[in-house]
Order: sequence, then structure tokens, then C-alpha cells
Amino acid sequence: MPSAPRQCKICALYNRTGFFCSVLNDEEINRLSAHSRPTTLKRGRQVGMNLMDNWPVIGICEGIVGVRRIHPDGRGTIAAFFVDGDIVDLRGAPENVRAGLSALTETKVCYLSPGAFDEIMSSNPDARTIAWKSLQSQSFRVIEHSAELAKKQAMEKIAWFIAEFRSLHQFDGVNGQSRFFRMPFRHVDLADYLGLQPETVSRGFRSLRDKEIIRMLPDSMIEITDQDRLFAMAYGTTTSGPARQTDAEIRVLRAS
Amino acid sequence: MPSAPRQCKICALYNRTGFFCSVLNDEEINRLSAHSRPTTLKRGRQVGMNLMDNWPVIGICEGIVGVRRIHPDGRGTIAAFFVDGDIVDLRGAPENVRAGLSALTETKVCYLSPGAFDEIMSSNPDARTIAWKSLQSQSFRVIEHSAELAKKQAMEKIAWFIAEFRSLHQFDGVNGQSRFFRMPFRHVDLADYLGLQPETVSRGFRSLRDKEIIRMLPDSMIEITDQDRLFAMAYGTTTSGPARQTDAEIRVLRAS
DNA sequence: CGTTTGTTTGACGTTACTCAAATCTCGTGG
DNA sequence: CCACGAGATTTGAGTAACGTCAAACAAACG
Repeated sequence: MPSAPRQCKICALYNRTGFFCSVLNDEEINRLSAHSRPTTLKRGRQVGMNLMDNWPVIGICEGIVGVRRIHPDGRGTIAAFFVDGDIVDLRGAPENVRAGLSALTETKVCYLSPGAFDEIMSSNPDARTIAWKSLQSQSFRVIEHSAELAKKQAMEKIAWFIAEFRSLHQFDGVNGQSRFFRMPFRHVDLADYLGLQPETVSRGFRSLRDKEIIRMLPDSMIEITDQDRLFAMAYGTTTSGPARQTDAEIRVLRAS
Repeated sequence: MPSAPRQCKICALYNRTGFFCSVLNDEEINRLSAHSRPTTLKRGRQVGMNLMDNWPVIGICEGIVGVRRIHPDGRGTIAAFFVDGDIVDLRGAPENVRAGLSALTETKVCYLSPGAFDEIMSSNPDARTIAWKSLQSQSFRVIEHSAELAKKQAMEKIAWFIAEFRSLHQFDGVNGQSRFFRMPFRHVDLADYLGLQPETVSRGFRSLRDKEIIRMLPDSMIEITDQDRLFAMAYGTTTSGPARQTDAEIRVLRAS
């Protein structure tokens, strides 16, 4: 019996430790692979389409997949995104979410057979743990995103995104802490993700560049030149804006 | 052997079909119950605290639990909320999320022993399915929330929240479609959830009332008097605001 | 019943959206 | 491989929506 099908031997889901297929045994990987569909998607392409009915469980091998929504009046939103290693189970997902899935960068996904997936979930505890943790971390990431969207200031959102995105990805083997990293998001998509207009995002980046907090290099590369001030903007440690206080606190302050 | 421990016999997680404990057999319910901690929380109380280290998996029996975040400058956010039936696994959750969990209404939660929980997840497929679906639906709800937060107009957000909250809950046995329902959210919390100020929420409700789209009755009851217009505001079907158009579209329009 | 906390209303200010136009980038087809 | 053109980015100017501040009122809680 071959150790793994050819298509799996070149896939990150199989090759990277901690990813779903890396913990499957030969029999499992063969069974899963036999009914699955690895696919490459160009930026902007919708994920799934007619495939989605039969393959509602997908693994993200490489790239970024976003949940895009177009409001009836034409405004767009990116509510969340998934990254390499994520297992996304769309059974029971709102039609909105299913239909909105699209590649934000060039992407490789693998449509998994739900039957084979469920069998593995039931028989292989390691795989179950990985899938569970992936779903958990998707959920936590969206929670973080929600918390940021509610922030009022555009600059805070932009600084936060830069800081978070860096720690999510790596460059040249340096993991998540390098001053340099690639940010292949288009400004339009970033605007949709942060609930801003492209113009505002553009102005935000210019402002960060003028303040010498970041530098923008060719090929979507970013260099963080002043991490302290970036974090201050992102996480608000130096924000001088007044806190909203209770009447009681105000009374105390006035009395003193 | 008793069929179920006393504390479980009065718990929604055990009594309502589709909830986690309802599919456990006697042996499982006893094992889980022996190491778990059912607790009642008043509104505003933090969930967990010192308990969280040993019981990081919780079931929501009744009420609403929110993920609250206080930014360093004092502004608050509610990034997500959990409702009855949800199983929340906080292992691996960011400290932010763990510490921010608090009761938005009077709430009953059950701190589950992670060991017993994992055993059940591995041995009982029904329980596994319920927990998985719960986590999925939490994720989808937060995604919806994110999509709404990115909307620019305050009135759209408020109308959306009313429409969604109604369908999430029931009143007098009529499920999710009754004109009448209770909305025990305080306006401050709603403001934090929608990324608005309490004043703006207040003005929004007044506007809906003046337009005779809703009525506000005692005891936090809401009556929807004009569902069509509410949906129009919430989901944008009649929004007259101009869509952002591409240059190509504009050129076509000008030519005609 | 008194104190604290939440809600409502009004007046005002600021931020980020809107609109417009020039420039740049990237994907596509020749 | 290059050239073209659609789409993306950038910049500027004006404006509307929502946040901020303040103060009075109402509700909740012990």
C-alpha cells in the first residue's frame, strides 16, 4: 500500500505538523483522499459553488479565504477569514456564509468528503483534537475581530490589523515577530474587513508612514520601524482620550 | 443507580432535547455531574474567575453570557454572546476572552469537568455532534455579528439586532416569529455590542417608535408593529443610499 | 427609602464618509 | 513579452452622521 496519495504528498495539510492530515494513518489518508478534491483558486474566485453541496467540509491548505458579504445596496463586508490549516465545516452554515466564501489571495483548498471526515473524527482522537482546536481558534479570531470593529477610531483598527496579521504569519522562517512581513491584502479588502472605506485605509497607511511607524516596501512587504508606537495605537496603551465615567466616579473626582 | 443526579433533573442542559446532557446515558450523566459545578450568576457577574483554571469548559443552561472587553481607555465592547444550550470550551482561549466572560442577564451555567467532558466527546457520538454544532453555530453567529458591525449606519444595526434577537428566542411557546418578545438587554450593553454609544441607541429606539415600527412595552417587552419596514432597515432591501460603483459602471450609466 | 446606575434629551464638534479626479498596478489577451 | 485597460490606490474638498459633553429624569438595587 502506498504511504500517501500523490496529491497529498505536496499538500500543507499533510506535510505541516499540527495540520489535520498529518496525524492520519495510511489507511485514513487513502480513504479521505479518494473522495476529496484539492483545488487551486485565484484571488477573487468564489470557493465551492456547485461543489459545496457534496463537499461542505473544506481544508485550507495555503492562502487566505474570506467570508465576503455584499449588502443589497452594494457595500461589501469581509466578516472573517480563514488561513492555512483551518478546517471549515459548512454543514449548517447560513447561506450567506457559504455563498460568500472567496479567495482573498491565491489559495489551495481541499474539499473533503463529509462521510470520510466524520469517520476520521470518530476514530482518530488526534484528528478530532486538531479539528476542534481549529474551529475554536476560528471562533476566537472572529471574536477578536468583532471587538476591534466596535472600536471607534479608524487608526486603531488599522494599527491593530497590522500587528495581528504579522503574528499570524511568518516570513523567512522567523515566526510572527519579524519586523518584515508580507501583507497580501488589497486595501479594498482591508477596508471591507475593518468596516472602513478604502480612502480611509489609504490615509491611515500614509499617516503611519509619515509618523515613521511602518515602511511600505515593494511586493506588499511591510517593515515595522516603531513597534512601541504601533502597539500603543493598536492596543491603546497610550491613548489619551478620556474614559467614559460613571456619575459616581465623576462626583468623586469633582470632590477632590 | 439513580437515573440522574438531583442537580441535573432541574437543568435545561439535561431536560431540553438537543441540549448536551439530554443525550447522555445514566453512567455518563453521573460521571459528568460528579465533577461539575452548576452555578447561578446575577447580571453583571463575571463567569468563572478562579474556577476557570479547573473548569474551563462551561455549559450555558439559561440566560445570556457575553464576552466583554474593557479597552485601556475605558471604552467597553461586547464582542459576542452565548445563549442557553451553548457549550463553551475555553481551553486555549485568549486571556481576554476568558476574563471577559460575564452574565448579561441572570444566568445559570454549569462548569464541566474537562476530563469527563473529553471522555464523553470520545465515547458518545450524539454528544460529540451536539458540541460540534454548538461551536459551529457560535462561530457563525459571531461572523454575522462582524458583518453587521461593519455596516455604517446606526439605525441598520439596531433594526438588525431587534430582528435577529427575536428569532433567537421565543415567548409564550410561539417560536421566534411572535410579534411580541422580551429583550432583556440593557441599552448600554446593546451599545457595546453594536459598537455605538448608549445615546445613539436611545435615539435609534425613539426613531423606530416614532415611525411606529416597534412599540416598547413594560418589562423589556417589544412589539413589532411593522415587520416589513423593520426588515427593510435591517437587511437593506429598500435602502436608497447609493451603492459604491466601479468606474466601469459609472461610465456605462453616464453613457446612457 | 435613599443611593447608585441607567436612560433620555439637547447642543455641539469631530471623524470618517462621500464625491471627484489623477495616478498607479495588475491581470489579460494579443 | 509587451501593451492595454479595468480596477485599485491616492489625494483633496466638503459634509453628514455619530460621538461627546452636560444635565435632568427614571429605574434598579440593597
